[in-house]
Amino acid sequence: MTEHAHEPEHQRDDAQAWAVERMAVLLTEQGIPRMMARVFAFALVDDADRYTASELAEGIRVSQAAISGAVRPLVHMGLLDRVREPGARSDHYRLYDEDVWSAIMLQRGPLLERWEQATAEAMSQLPEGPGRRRLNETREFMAYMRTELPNLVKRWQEHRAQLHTTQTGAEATPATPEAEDRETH
Amino acid sequence: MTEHAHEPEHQRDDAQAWAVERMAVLLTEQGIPRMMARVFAFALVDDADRYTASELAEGIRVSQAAISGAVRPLVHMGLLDRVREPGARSDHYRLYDEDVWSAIMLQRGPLLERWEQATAEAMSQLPEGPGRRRLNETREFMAYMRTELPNLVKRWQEHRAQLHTTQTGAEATPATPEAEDRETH
DNA sequence: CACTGTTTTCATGAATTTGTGAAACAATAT
DNA sequence: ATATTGTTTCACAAATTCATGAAAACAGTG
Repeated sequence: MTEHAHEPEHQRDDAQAWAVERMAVLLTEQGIPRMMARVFAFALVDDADRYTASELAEGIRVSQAAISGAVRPLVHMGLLDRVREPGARSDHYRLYDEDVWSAIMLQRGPLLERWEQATAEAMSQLPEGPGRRRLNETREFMAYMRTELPNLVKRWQEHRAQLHTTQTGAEATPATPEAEDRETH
Repeated sequence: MTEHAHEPEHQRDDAQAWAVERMAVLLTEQGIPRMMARVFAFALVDDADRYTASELAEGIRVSQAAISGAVRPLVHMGLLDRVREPGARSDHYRLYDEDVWSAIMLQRGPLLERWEQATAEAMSQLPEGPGRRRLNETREFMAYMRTELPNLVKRWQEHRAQLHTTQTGAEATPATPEAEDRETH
């Protein structure tokens, strides 16, 4: 049935599954539905850089239907990218780029806009008073965050680049030749 | 408090309920359970600055039991403050201070720490490879955000103070603090 | 135009989550 | 003490969400 390339690495699969579950828990605690969390966590933790729906299903050991349901909102939220290769009948999903978290952060812009809109609308219906004032402050906060988000991301990317250079500066540490290419599609 | 003196502003209560619901929707979309979202939204929108459990129940028109269940995690998350006055048998809940959103932001620190921990642990169990590298990046991102959070909040507070002074400072017109608001933009 | 491998939709059953009324539980004031 | 006021816990009913298998819908290939 499911052909495991090599079973000797059972240990590794366990560790991986555990890691995936751990990440998924954090995500669900932040309100992301379980299945979406698992898919994202798996894509984060697993070594491949893209996955077909069935690879995801196999990797997490759930039905393909569940994958289908989870992948759509993930793509919509911008946490997964769907790439379709010409001449292939399978869609491929991949985490956004190398820098996943920048993508995720930037994705929050529209959400903040919705806050701005909603608070503004609500304010327009409410009389003066502390409540309305708090709403206004909320609106201001969301607006501020929206303008600051790109800067924050930029700073993160700079920081990230710095970490990278210091890490790879003393390169010659591939360490584990296990880094076999799985992207030989 | 400023609740039903009689039933004069029925209109207003409707508008308020609508505003509360609107805010609550945004919160639930971010993963906060419905009841918690309503309580928080109500505390944000309503004019009072503190509420007993029963006032919350009345305001949202829901059983006190539901309030009790919703308030606990809110307090735990640091979104509500529970203040007990001596010589009163009722707990009072209030939004954190004037600057709600600073409090909320700062509250995210521990969560980021958990991410750092979880990713580190997961990494320690995984072999070298792209997946592990992505986990590491996640860890770095969370760490960065944790260190940057206070700065971000500080900048927001400065920005906020500026908004405040421009609004109330020169013009000596605190009567209508947000007269600048034109919704037809 | 059938054939094949894949993804999506749909109805179903299961599990989880919600909100409620009623009772138990403080803490105070009389 | 005991009555009073207010909060929390408990068991349960209702509503919602989940994940699955089976089958339909797609897209590419010979």
